[in-house]
Parts: sequence; structure tokens; C-alpha cells
Amino acid sequence: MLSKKTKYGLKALAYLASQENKQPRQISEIAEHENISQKFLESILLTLRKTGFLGSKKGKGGGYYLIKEPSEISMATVMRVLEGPIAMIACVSLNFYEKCDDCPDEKACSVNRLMLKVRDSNLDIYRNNTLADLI
Amino acid sequence: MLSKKTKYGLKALAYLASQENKQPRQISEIAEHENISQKFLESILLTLRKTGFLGSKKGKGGGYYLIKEPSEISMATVMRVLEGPIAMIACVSLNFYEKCDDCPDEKACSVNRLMLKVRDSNLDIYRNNTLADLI
DNA sequence: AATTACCCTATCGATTTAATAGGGTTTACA
DNA sequence: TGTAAACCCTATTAAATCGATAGGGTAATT
Repeated sequence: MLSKKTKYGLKALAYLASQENKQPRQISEIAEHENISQKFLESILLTLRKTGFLGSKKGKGGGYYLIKEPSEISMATVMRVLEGPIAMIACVSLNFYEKCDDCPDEKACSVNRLMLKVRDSNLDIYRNNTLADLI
Repeated sequence: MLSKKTKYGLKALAYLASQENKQPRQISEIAEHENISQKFLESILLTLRKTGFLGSKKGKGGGYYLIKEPSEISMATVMRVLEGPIAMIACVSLNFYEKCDDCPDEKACSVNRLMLKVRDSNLDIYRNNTLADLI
């Protein structure tokens, strides 16, 4: 299941991308508009700033704003930062690969094969959708 | 992430499907062959029996066996029983639909749109793969 | 009658999740 | 220059879930 962290993060990014001008938007404004706990959203936006998606401005009139164009923000990178691995199991993950303890031979594993198909198709979607496609 | 319950359940089904004859296979045999905790596997096989995938035979020479042909067992139904919803968020789920608390209008929701694409593609994979395709 | 093997319930430690609390620090602006 | 606005950061917590274990009960075969 998609975590609320990811859900809220995506909504916040979409909200920022839908703004006409690029003025900073306050946490409180985003939280209210998207019905998100303000404190929780605060930590999510912090993550998105540290990972290079958002910039921030302190003090009066401050807030968060997008650093890149929405069309240049791939859902694959956003999902990896907020949700973690795109693959459903580590043995088919590109960025978070890990071997299964119980599996002597991945190539002969039925679960591996099925989940590889799922990962491929999901990766395809995430790579071919940008923030601009969400709004 | 895929739960170990689902992973083990799929492996057990695949193991049973790969057998030449249809004699019952003991829990201990499956557990050993697939490197699964026997007690944990026991509860999983019980679930699969109650949901109509497996039959069981008690007493000496007993065990579990497939009720249907592997080619008639869709991954979609298996996944729903073991893992739960195929959708990553309830508001795009066919079998486990729920409205989001925070979302006033699903049709206008960016997360909803993205996750709908993901669900469609995953559903497509699960519906078009049977147990026979795993072995 | 004894053994085999499935059946069922309860419990538990570890981890994760979502949220809350409580402040600290920086900046803009009057 | 001081004060309020708004981001920054750490710690804590309640609840849920997961994976596994324990301990026995029941049915069927030989």
C-alpha cells in the first residue's frame, strides 16, 4: 500500500506545480488546502527539500517552492525518495537490490519472475510520468 | 513490499504445480524444499485451502494438493487472497474500494490518477499470468 | 490402537507508520 | 532593532502489522 507520506508528498508537489507564479507557499497553506496534518507535512517537505525537489525560504513571506520544472520531475525519482523501492521484492530491485535468504537460485524462482514483470511495468509508468502529467 | 506470506504462498503453489503426480505433499516437505518456517507455512496453506485453491488429506500419507489446474489459477485471485488489494491505494481498488478521508474529489486528485495507471497495468499482469506461467 | 499429519488459537518481539510535542533558528520588515 | 513569521530539528508515542513460535486438538490411515 502507498504510505500517507508518499500520498501527501505527491499532493504537495502537485499543489506547488499547479501554482501560477513561483512564489513560496507556506506549509500551513498547503496543509489546509490538501487536508494534511501540518506537522506531518512539515517533515515530508523537509525530505523533499533535502533530496533536491524543493527550495525553501525562511522568515516572513517564506515557504516552499519547486526548484525544477514539473515536466522534469519523474515520478520514478519521487517514488524512490518517498516510498522507497519501486519493486515489490528486493531481489528484482534496481536501486535497492538484495538477495533472498531462502532462495538458492533467482533465475529458477517463480516469485522472482512474476515480480520482475510487475517491476518492469511499474517502472515504465513511473519513468514516463512527470509531475506535469499529474496536474 | 510483498509480504513473506505471499512470497511463501506463491512458492508453495508453484511447488505443488510442478509435481508430476497429484499425490498430497506434506507441509514438512514443502517447507524444507522452499526453506520456509514450517509453522508459518502451515497457516498459509490453511488459508489457501479455505479459499479454494488447495485440498488437504489428513492422516498418514496426507498433505496438500492443488484442486484446479495450474493454468486455471490466476495470479490476480491468488494475490488478492494472500496480499490483499492489488491497488496501491484504496480509492482505485476494484475489490477493496474506500474513499479517502482527505480527498474531496477523486476525479481531480493527482494521486488517484497516477495510481489508477499503476493498478491497471498490474491488474493486467496478474490477470494474464496463471500458476502454470510460473513454473 | 498408534501414528501421522492436518487443524486451530494464542502470544510475542520487532518494526513501521502516522502523528504529536516542543522547541530552536533564521529572515523579513516595520 | 526587535518581533513575528515561518522554516528547521529531535524525540516520543500509540497503533498496527509482520513474521514467527508455542502448544496442543482432531481426524484419518494403517
